[in-house]
Amino acid sequence: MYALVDCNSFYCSCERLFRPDLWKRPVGVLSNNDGCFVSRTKELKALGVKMGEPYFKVRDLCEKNKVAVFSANFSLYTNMSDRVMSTLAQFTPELEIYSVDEAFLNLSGLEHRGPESYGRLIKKMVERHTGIPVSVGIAPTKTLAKIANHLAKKNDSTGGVVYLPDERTQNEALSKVAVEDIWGIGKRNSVKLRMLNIKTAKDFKDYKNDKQIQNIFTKVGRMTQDELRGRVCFKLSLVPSKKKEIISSRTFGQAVYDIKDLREAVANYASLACEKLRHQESVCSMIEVYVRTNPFKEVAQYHASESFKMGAHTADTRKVIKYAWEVLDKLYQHGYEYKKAMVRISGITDKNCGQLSLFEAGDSKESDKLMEVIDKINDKDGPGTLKFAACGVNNLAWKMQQSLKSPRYVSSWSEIPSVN
DNA sequence: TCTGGGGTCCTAGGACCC
DNA sequence: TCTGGGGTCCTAGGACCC
Repeated sequence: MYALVDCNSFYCSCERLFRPDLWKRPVGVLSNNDGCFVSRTKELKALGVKMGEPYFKVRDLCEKNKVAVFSANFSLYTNMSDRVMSTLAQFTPELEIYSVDEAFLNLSGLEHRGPESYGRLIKKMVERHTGIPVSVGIAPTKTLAKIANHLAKKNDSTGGVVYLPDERTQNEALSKVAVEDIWGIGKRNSVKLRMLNIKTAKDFKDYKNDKQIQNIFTKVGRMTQDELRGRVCFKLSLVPSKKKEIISSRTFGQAVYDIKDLREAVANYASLACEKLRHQESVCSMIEVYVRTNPFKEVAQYHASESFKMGAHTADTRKVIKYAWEVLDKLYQHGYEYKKAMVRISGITDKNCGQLSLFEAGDSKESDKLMEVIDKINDKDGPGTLKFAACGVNNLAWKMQQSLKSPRYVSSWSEIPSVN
């Protein structure tokens, strides 16, 4: 048996933790630049605010209904996520942290505890230890556990826990779930499924022509179908695998025109990506840069990307910035309103396993040492304490807007709440 | 005025090898 | 009239996830 534990409206729940006055009020959290809603409480959903809805479109509605709206505060969310996950780890030897707010638990060997009551215990303990409300779905495959979790979230009468032990309960559940709500079936594929007259998860499970499913939906679609039938295709992945590519991108707070500003932004994103790269003890050999104007605005549009393959692997921020700038220089066209830039590094392998080059030197010992010192200082004294001059200083034109950000209650000494 | 960020996997097709 | 067989690697594009 697998349990899927999923935090309810995770970012919003984090915001509510230190604000008891918000416990009954609708709460929403916005994407970067206070752009779109990325997390909503049930009260906000009930007001008709959709996932991904641009804030400016529903601002009046929010004000009228006293919605508490926040800028994203990721240091708070990742910190709370760690606490939730370490609580969950106490309930199973096999835990897969699937995302910031979700984890799969292997309950094999714990049958004597009674899966459903064990699920209720997990829910209670997470809520007691962290204050974050969760839903629990339990079933023999991950896909079925997802279904169970979906139903637990949707129906208050379940008390937030749904257990699907056998074919009878599974069939009953599957017939209540629309195809688009199956894990792994997205927008495109659900349209195709509906054309085959497959409307519910139960219809999909029962659809007999496996070959056809394989042809239309590839191997993954077939595996999903098998999982609905109770055959395990997706196992837990217990060790978090290293990233094969690392992307760093932001929409700018204001449009920028000058290549100097773009260079600063790109240098910052390259630095961020390299920090993540070194954190997982890897090196990269490919750098891609992408820039674009604002597609929502009626101005001259432009977007372009290009990549550069290095002769030798590196984890040295200086090199990556240098090459990223060379690529940027090629892409840059004067006269456009740029609104976003991206840096992607790939060709990632383990440090010390990078292919050497006859013609280009790899990272020197001095380079490794320098990066190590920079990372250590930033780790200790906060991100950006030490940075490259290429990244610019203060009042950056492209800096993002985050006017509604809550304090870093649990990750900054100066922002810890005080109790009177 | 104002619209996010970061990933993975699969497949087909092209280019190449003997 | 008639033109082999077997493979690998890479990339772009599409689909999905949170």
